[in-house]
Parts: sequence; C-alpha cells; structure tokens
Amino acid sequence: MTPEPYTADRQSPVRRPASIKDVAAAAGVSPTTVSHVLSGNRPVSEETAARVRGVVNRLGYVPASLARSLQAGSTSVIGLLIPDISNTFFAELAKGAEDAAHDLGYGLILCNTEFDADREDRYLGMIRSRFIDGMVYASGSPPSRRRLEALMGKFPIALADEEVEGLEGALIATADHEAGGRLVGEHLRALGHRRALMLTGPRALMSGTARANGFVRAFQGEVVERVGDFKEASGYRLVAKLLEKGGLDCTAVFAANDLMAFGALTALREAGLSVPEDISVVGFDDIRAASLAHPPLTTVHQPAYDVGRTATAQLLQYVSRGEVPPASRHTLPVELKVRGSTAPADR
Amino acid sequence: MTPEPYTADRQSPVRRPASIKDVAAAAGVSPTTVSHVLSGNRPVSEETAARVRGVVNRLGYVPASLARSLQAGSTSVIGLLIPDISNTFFAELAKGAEDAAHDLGYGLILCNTEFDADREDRYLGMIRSRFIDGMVYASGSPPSRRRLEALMGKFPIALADEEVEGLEGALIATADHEAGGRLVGEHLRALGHRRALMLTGPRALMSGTARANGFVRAFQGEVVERVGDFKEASGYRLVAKLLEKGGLDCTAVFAANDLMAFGALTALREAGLSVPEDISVVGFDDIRAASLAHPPLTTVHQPAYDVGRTATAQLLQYVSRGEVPPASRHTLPVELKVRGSTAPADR
DNA sequence: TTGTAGGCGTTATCAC
DNA sequence: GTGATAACGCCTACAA
Repeated sequence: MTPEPYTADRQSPVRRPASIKDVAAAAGVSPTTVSHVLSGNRPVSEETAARVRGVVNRLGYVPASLARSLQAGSTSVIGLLIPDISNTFFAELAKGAEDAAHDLGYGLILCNTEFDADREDRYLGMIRSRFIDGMVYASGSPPSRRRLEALMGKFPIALADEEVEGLEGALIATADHEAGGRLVGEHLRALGHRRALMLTGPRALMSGTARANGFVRAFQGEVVERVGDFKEASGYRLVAKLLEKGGLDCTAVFAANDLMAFGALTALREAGLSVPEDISVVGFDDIRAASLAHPPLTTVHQPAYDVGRTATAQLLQYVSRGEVPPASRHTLPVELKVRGSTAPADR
Repeated sequence: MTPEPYTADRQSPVRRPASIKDVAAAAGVSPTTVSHVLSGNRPVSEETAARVRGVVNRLGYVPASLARSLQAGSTSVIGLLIPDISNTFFAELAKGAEDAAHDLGYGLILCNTEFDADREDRYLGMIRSRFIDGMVYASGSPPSRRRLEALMGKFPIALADEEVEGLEGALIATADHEAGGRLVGEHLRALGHRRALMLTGPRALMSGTARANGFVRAFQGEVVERVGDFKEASGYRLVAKLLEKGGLDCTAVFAANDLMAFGALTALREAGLSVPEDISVVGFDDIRAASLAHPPLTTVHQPAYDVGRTATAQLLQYVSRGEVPPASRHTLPVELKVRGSTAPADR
C-alpha cells in the first residue's frame, strides 16, 4: 500500500473509502466538527454544517462502523444461534427475534449451525471476540453444553425455547413443553390408545425431557422410547427399523417435532400402513407444512415468534445497559391442534 | 469509567475484557510478542511462548475482532440478503452460501428483509459502513433497484437467483428460469390445456419475466396473468378474487413459486374445486412442502443450494483479493417434477 | 529473539 | 462554535 490514498483508480482494486479526515480536509474543518455535524452531539453553525454535508455527499462518506464500535465498546448487533434454518419453526422464531432487535435499534445476525459443533463454535467465537454484543441461543446440540456454561456469566446470552441440562442461572424463554407433552398424552389416552412409540430428540435437551415427562404422566399407558435428532431422516429411520424388526406394536406415535413426524409418516406409508386408520401420529411445533401434509398433522402449536421475541427483548434489556442478564424464566403457552393424523384406537 | 481496569467485580457490570496489553504485562513481555505468539507470524522462543499462552488461558484472553478488522481493513464476514426466511427455498440457498463462505474462512451473516425496504436498507448499510466485506443479494424487493445500482461497482455484491431489471455488469448466479417456464408450458400443453392462469411475482424481477417468457412461448395457448408478491396469501387472494367474479375460466394455474401455489390450492379447495380433476396447478422452486402437500405439487425444481453456493464462491473469489467482481453469469439447470397436482384437461 | 512506535477511523475530553 | 489530543485494541514495519 502506497501512502497516497487516491492514486489507484484503475478497475478492480477497491479504492480506499473516504474517512472522516478526508471529509474534514475537503471541508476545511477538523474531524471533530465533521463528527458532530453527523451525530448532532453538539451545535455546529449552519454554514459549516451545510458545507460539511456537501462534502460528505460528494465523497460518499459513510462512517466506518468498526472504528465507531471499537471506540464505543459495543457493536449494537446481536446473534441468534439456530440449529436448522430450513425448519420453519426456527424461521418464525427468528422473525420474532429480529423484530425485537430492530425495535431497540439492534441488528440481528442469524447463525445457522446445522447441528454442527464446529460451526456452533465459530459462531460463539463472535461473542467471545466481541464482534457481537450478545447471543440468543436457540440451538441444542448437546456437546455444546460445557462451552455454553463457560460463556454464560461472562457474556450476555439468553436461551430461547431450549434449556440445557444443568445450566442454571440463565435467562430463558421457552414454550411450555411439559404442558405440550401432557396435552398429547391426554389426547391419545382419550382416543383409547394404550401403547405408544415416543420419538425423542437428543437426551441432553430439557425441552425434550419436559415433553416426555408431561406425556408419560398423562398418557398412563405403555411408552416405547427411541432417541432421534430432530431431523426428518431420523424419524424415518427409527420407525423403519422397528417396522423391519416385526412391527411397531403400538397404536400411536408421538414425535419430538413435526419434521420427525413427517419422517415417521413416510416410513409408515411405505410399509403399507395408513394414518390414522392403522396408527395415529402426533408431532410438535406446528410448522406450516403440518397443516398442509396428508393427512394434516395433529401437533402441538408452539408460539415460535413470541419465544424468539421474548428471549431477545429480555436479553437486550440487559445488553443495552452493559450488564450480564440474571436468571429468569418466561414460559409461554402451547396449544394442541387436533387434525387428521389421530383417530380412535379401535381396530 | 475509572482508569483501573480490574476493580469492578460486583455482579452485573461486565468486567472489561483482557486486552493484549494486559496479557503482555502479566507475562512480562511486549504486546508485540503476545501478538506473534498467537499469530505465529514470527518465531518466538518456546519458553516465552509457553509463558504467554499460560497467561492467555488464565485471563481468558480473546483478541478483539473489531480492532483486528479495523487494522486489517476487512472483517472476513459477508452477508446474505434474503426476503423470506420461512420460505425453505431460501433456507436451502442459505446453506449453500454458508458452506461456500466457511470453506474460504469467511463468516456469513443472514439478513432477512421480509420484503421490507427499510429493513433491506439497514442491512445494505452494513456493507456501506464496511461491517461486512461483501453481500450476496438474493432478495427481490423491486424498490431496491436504485439503491442496489449505486452500491454495485463500489462494493462487492453478487446476485443470487435473481436479476434486477436494468442492472448489468453484475456477478450473477441463477437457475435457468426461462427453461423452467418452458418445461411447465410444454407439460401443460401436452396434457391438453389451452387456457392457463399465470400468477407472477413483482414485475421488476427478471426471474419472473424469464419464467413467463419461457412459459408463454412453449404453452402456445391463452394466458391470463395476475401479479402477486411471492407470498402464500397473495396466491390465495388472486385466485379467490377471480373465483368470486365468476370463475377462473382456465384449466390450469401456473404460480410464480410454490408458496403462491399453496395459496391457490387453498382457494380452489374452498371453492369446492378438486385438483387435479377440475384444474391443474403447478408451482416453482420445489420446496420441501411441495412433495408433502396434498395433492403433491407438480413444480420446477431449482438447485437452491447450488445457486447459493455458486454465487457466494464467485463473490469471495474477488472479495478475498480486495477486488470488485466483474460481470459474469452462471446459469444452473432446473428440472420439472411431475406430481399429483397436474392431469389431462379432459372433462 | 524481542521491543518501540505509528497508524487503522472514530468519538470523548479538554481547551480555546 | 471549533480544534487538538488521547484512547479504543490490534498489527506490523523498523530497530535493537
């Protein structure tokens, strides 16, 4: 780099953008004044201000946010960590988070991990290196727990829709998973089901445990459990494997989320079983495709948008004051959506 | 703020994070040495290095990315602008972009605009203020064109899956929209349809124009056109309104994307029409819900992941050299997925 | 093998 | 109403 700023003007090499000094020099004032014209932080004579604004426009000057943030000690940007961007449940959650952030003048960065620990690490690095001021954590890859633990307390983090086992003292906003499980249990029991297959998510997640507890308690029947990973493929695989080994021996399936329920649906269909005549299927989340599917999926509606919005608003309340958030919990109500995938167990 | 860094140790106020100076002082070396121990940019005696690393761990030192970026002149982060995060088409595109970015050591920020011009502006501001090194633009809100035009050429921007009318000299990666339209036209014609309703996206988008051109040319029948906005609700509204006014007078509907096709499906069902018996429906994109829906939707499969990946890889090729990308175009193949929502037009 | 000094672009403090 | 100066935290010539 030569010390002459405005020399290189060929094609490709990006010209060095104008800095506040360039503007000041061109306007015949000090950088201080330029800064104040732009921020309005102190009075500037109208004449000077007009001249400065002219130069700003002519040079296309835009303050470097990096320098500004470095000096301010914060970036006014937070992150939202989610495991699977193509699950529309998280998309809705993200919308809530985005709206809450924008309301308070913060930017929101969406961080998608694909359930990948390395990727999660990379994104968490953004908060450790203070590229972002805080993080809403809506992911749930189990191996991340220890890392999370080390981070919380040092950096502003809020948990959305998910709790991590053993992690306490956190700021948490979740749906009422236990109630959701209970609603499903009661529904299936009322339909006469007495033996159900439960497809869960990874063990370390409290949301899953809470759902399972609520379900088992209310169902009061036999429950076969299989552990999956929230992906459609795992719902398919678990059911297909049981089918191979001589049948499900159940009249109902309760999947940890709608995606896994879709996988189960496909496996059942391929095995020649009809839903809900031969077997009932229930999901969790109530994503858009649930009502579109055939048959329309009975599922538990989670207020995804509100969960995202609440977690983010809570977090920002502390971030904006430069404080680490205290423990606090917000539990949002859920609702059972009875659709076409469940029916009485009399055959 | 008192000048003593390590005093405040109460509860909430976040303690000032350790800086390179703190580490240097604690290890009895200069900041330069700490920097080099961490970067490996010049040899450091093993003894010193070990001591420094010890202090780094003890203090939990993480270099401030802002300061690093300010000095380096780039952040190694790029953005991806999309209009609708809950459309899984964009989710897939984002995955491709994310993979390409990570492969080259770049971070990717997902920017969701909800088709909102203000929000798009905010996010484009990140590139003007150099918070990010470049942007993959996969949005398509028409009013943004003038802004985009001003930005391209000054900042590294690539267009993914979308071209904006009149915007030339850009780096572009899209699916073959025209071929997609043609495939649909041929398919419907072969089924005996002669009069079709075409639900388009906003006019300013070239992708829609290309699809329409391909369709009209291959269909060789009468085409009624209605302009929508890519949202499910608009597909519903347009069809419902025509139905109210005395029927569609068409045997087939070609929607600009799957979401609008779903909306059309709902409106038709509510009017007591069956698909495909009474009327055929075709979408575009082939999102996950398309094959799940009832009936499964005939649609054009776009290689969303590859579009995102290609656009991003192309962009980064120039960003990493500090160059503004030249004009170039990559057109990716599409594929017609014939499913249950289309049938012969003989009734 | 290590240290000193300057600069990245801003804003806050202090002085006039 | 306006300016000089320092500081945010880092990297990297240049020097020893």
